[in-house]
Amino acid sequence: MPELPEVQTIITDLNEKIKGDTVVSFWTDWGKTIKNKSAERFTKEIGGRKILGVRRIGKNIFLDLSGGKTLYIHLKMTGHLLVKSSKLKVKSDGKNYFDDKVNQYVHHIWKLKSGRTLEFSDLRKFGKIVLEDTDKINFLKEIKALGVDAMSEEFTFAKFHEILDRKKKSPVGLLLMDQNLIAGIGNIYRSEILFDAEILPTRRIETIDLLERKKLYASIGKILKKAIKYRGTSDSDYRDTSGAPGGYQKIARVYRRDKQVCQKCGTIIKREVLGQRSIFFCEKCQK
DNA sequence: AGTTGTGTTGAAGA
DNA sequence: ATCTTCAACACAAC
Repeated sequence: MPELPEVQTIITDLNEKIKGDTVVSFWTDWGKTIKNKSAERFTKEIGGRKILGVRRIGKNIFLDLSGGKTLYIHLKMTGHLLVKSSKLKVKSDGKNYFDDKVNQYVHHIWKLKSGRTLEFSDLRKFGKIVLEDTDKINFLKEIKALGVDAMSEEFTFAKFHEILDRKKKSPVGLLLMDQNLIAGIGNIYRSEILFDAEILPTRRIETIDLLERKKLYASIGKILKKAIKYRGTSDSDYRDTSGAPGGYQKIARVYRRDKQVCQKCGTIIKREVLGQRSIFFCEKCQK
């Protein structure tokens, strides 16, 4: 499940591996993923374009291309991007992660001038590919609707305070995942952030005082930064551009740790449903 | 073997 | 308007 830290890991890797490269051709066996034009037209329009740089807003990936176009990709639940080179198939630790089962669901391939390929593996085919004018990207309705990116400079405490005040009745565990308020946090990190902030997911915003708000704000930055350092969470499908798993699942405190003991207090970690999704918490550590 | 859970997001329903 | 539910889809686990 790629959230902000996973997407940031991908962005960093792509800028290292394919920035400056040029798209030679494109192949797909699932054209439905390409949203604003036919696969044929997409293929025709992307050929010959140079990759100028890769950036993101929340979980949305943008590859800015020459000629004023941007390739916009959303990985949704099971998508991840692989960069393969014609020669070297093995990572520094000697493993060829590309052969892992989770990397076998490649439905879209961009062939690059260098001989590398950018491949989109997407088991459940929920992913989204859009080729649009660079200056129109910010006006796409789904991009325009996005809230402030959780790792951007504009996400100040004052801004967070204002966002909280807009949703006084909402459980805090729901607000954190709302991309149109704060972009980047999903199901994994909402649980981890709330554990770090010692706040129960079901707490209504209006009951959270200033001190707790400050703690929660700090936890968002702290947990996301830590998750980026660990190259994201690979509990199931997510892999980096080498096909290798991230490491955050090894240090997660509550996510998918229900029925296990809390590392802080020894209480059994609970799992409930909030917003149709699992939420994990320690009812003793979190108030 | 059929059912259920998985989780992101847009769209449809209330 | 705003909240809730569902569909997109494949697969593992029960």
